[in-house]
Amino acid sequence: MTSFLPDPYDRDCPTRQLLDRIGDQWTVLIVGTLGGGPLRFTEIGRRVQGISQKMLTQTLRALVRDGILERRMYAEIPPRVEYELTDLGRDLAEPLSMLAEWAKAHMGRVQEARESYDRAS
Amino acid sequence: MTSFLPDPYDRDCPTRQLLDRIGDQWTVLIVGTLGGGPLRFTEIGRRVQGISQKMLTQTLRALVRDGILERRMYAEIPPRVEYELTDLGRDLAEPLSMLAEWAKAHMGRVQEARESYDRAS
DNA sequence: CTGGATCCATAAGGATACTG
DNA sequence: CAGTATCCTTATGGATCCAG
Repeated sequence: MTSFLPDPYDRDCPTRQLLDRIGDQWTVLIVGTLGGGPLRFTEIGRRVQGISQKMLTQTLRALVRDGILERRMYAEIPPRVEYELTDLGRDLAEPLSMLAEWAKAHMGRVQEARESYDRAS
Repeated sequence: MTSFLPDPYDRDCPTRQLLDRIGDQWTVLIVGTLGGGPLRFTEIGRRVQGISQKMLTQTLRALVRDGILERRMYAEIPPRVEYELTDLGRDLAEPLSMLAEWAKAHMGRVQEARESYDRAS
């Protein structure tokens, strides 16, 4: 395993740009939630437990802007808006799911490490 | 592609825990930098461009606590401290490198999407 | 239902100075 | 060299109210 940062000295390298984007706590959860198919605004909010309406709106807009999500609005009363992963978004969901796999497999060990560390302190 | 969140309703699911941990902007960069082998404190700071000394210290300590990094101190003058990925850390580096690959391959399209979005606004 | 706009508390994080 | 401690500014993000 070698360093996977193309150029750690460069603040503008793609890896870093992506991290700036997904490092906001909610992006990954939303993309993950939409991996199962399109969902409405309220439904996403309900699934991503703990997100405020403000952050939901903000993050969704940012993701649409980035071409990760597509926003479809239906002129109904009451209004219905659905968000869905674009091809680009579905592609991103792939490496993210790898992360989730790692989490499921190894977060137990992390927890143990923490407790052990804290006992030693 | 289905949703990769084991239980989005659960704030304590492993995926979420991991995201809380790596969502801090520096963790991923540090783990990535150490993918090439052990490095000294100052050297990590130099490679992870833009990180402050405070965040470097803080993040390194958290990663050691989580069992991702090992800290080795040599009783020399001047002191020398090296950080190295543990097996667990090297394992984490794998899915992270997938993310980096995605970034290199697709961030260009994201950039285009942003410009297109901004023009339309 | 799907947001927009504001206000406000808290926390993240940079700059700086200091220490073994 | 490898941190620690402090101050202080900024950004994050929740709560609340309003609107189409």
